[in-house]
Amino acid sequence: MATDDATPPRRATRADVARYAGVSPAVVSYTVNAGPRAVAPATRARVQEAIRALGYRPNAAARTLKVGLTKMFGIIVPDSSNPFFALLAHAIEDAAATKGYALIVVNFDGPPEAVANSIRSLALRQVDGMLVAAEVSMPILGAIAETGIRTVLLNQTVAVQGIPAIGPDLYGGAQEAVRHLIWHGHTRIGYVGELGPGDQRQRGWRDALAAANLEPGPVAAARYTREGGYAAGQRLMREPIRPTAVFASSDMQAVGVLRALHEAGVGVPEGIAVIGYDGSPESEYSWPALTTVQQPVVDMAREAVERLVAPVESSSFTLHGTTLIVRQSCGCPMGSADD
Amino acid sequence: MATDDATPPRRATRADVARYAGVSPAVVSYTVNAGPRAVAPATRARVQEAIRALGYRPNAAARTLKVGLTKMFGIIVPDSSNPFFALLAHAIEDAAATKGYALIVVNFDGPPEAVANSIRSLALRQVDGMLVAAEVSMPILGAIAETGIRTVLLNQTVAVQGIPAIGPDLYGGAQEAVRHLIWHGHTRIGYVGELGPGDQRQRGWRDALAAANLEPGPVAAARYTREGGYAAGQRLMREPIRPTAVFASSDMQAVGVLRALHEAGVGVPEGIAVIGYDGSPESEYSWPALTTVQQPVVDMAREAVERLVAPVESSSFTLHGTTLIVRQSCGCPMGSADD
DNA sequence: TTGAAAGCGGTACCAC
DNA sequence: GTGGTACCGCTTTCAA
Repeated sequence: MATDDATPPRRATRADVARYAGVSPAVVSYTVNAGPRAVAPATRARVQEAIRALGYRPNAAARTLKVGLTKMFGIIVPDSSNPFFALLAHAIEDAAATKGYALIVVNFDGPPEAVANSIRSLALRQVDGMLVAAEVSMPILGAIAETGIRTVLLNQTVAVQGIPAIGPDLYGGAQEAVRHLIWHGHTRIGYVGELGPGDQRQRGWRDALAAANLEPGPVAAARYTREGGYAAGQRLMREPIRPTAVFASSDMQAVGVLRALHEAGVGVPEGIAVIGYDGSPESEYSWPALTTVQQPVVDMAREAVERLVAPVESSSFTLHGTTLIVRQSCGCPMGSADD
Repeated sequence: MATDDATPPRRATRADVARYAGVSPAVVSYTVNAGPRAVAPATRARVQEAIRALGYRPNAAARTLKVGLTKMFGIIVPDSSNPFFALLAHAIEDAAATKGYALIVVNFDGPPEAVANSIRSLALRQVDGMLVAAEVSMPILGAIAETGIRTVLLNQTVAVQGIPAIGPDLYGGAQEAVRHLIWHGHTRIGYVGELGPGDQRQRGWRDALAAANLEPGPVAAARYTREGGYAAGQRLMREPIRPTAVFASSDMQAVGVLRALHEAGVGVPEGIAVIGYDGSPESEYSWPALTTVQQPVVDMAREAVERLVAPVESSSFTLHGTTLIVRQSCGCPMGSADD
């Protein structure tokens, strides 16, 4: 009489499918995975019908337990809402999805030990590979090694002992940007960036200037934020002799500089020309539109994922070329310009 | 003699730990999980020592297979590099991490069946919960129901049959923005948005106008992109009678409108005032700084995650209040203003 | 071409 | 407080 003693809505398992189709569990597996044994067409059809009828979905955990693979990658970034990392993470998600991998995204707040924790958290989840976009340090390298999980370092500027790494050609891109400014006739070109000895954009800026026999312009330190660029821009405005052009190490910083210039009533590019770095979408819609060095985000993402899925053990470091996108903030009228 | 017949570097399992500590596997489990049975302090210490010595990390797949939980959530967004969704995803990642959950991020390209596929892909991964930020449709609802996975709909504007949903108060926020424009003395206020019958911002715009006995200004349809806003802005400039203010349904659109106005030589806010929607970081650094309706992203993220972890079955729809952030593009001098 | 069965590594019940 | 052990669902070898 009772109508509620119906079959418990337990998810169908391989065994249920086998029973329904009148075959053994093994055959269900052969059918689902198209191997490693062949299955007679008729049998296959019966199994597939059973799968449909029962709404069977294989249990990933069981599979993982058996084969040791999760088909998941993890990516660790400082801030996934930062336009650049958002772009990078998106590109990687796309590339990973193409290869059948899902992507776990982990943000870390700041200190290296936070990164190490994120790494351990991914390891616990048994991702098949990790992408780490963070400044590497010993504790981080140690944490990575400890996991034994294949890892590719993103956004690096130099090779890292033992772990494959990928990065944009910061040095070359910076040089190209500065050369473009020089081509525009600027001789006093400032720099806004994080500074420090490892700052490749600063190196590129300085070397491009030196190659043209120009003195380095004023330098303003700034974190990689709009606020940082803004403050740096204000400081530049207080220079005894203002620069006539500024190269910023990120688009966010450049956008901040732009705001400082606007507030100071300085026209861009007539008063001061500006070039940014990254090629983030928002750079196209700043006012004026920002000339910038575009990072090959999609290429880097593709290679990173490729390195994770490929069993090749050729580690080392790959540099990815950048592209100068000429817009208005450098002084070019509406596109085209030579170098 | 051979030194390479060392222990294969197989990862230590619970059994290894048990052997090393001289206890049974069960006790290892009790120790690691702090239950369900008590363990003598001395024993616990021995086990912990063994864990450290062996570098034991529990196998998540095995645990999942047994308990049926992955401690992972999945989020589906149209584009994780769109500033708004990037912010949302980040906030959700934070909230999830706080509760011990990892977050799989999935982007979908466009059509509803792409969303359905993403949903199935998450289901295959056996996430414990799903967050879906997409316009819901029957196929999507069906796919969600099919999975049997707890789901919270994000970014919704209305309740959805059977599935808990969360959304910002688009209608109220739009009204507040438009009222602010009216307060500034504008009587001809245009609208840039996706339009369509379900467009709550458009409704808010129209109703706020009506409440003040004002005619609706010109309307320009635009996708939620900077490009869309730009094109819409250009169209608005060609209106026989131009609006003196524009309310855009997203910051990206507003930024596009700003560019169109700049190119047309129209000053903002003197010529035309602009208010956006979202409260994205870049809105603060547009020129002029964009007055915008801020979405309570962090609150929404927190509630969404809360609903996923909480076993309560009180579905329905929650509206989250928005905040008007007054900057310069509306005509306010430097902050403060009444309504 | 198909089936039986041995694990993969934990969990947690049941007995002691 | 501790130990033995039956699962969880799948893959894959081996035998038929």
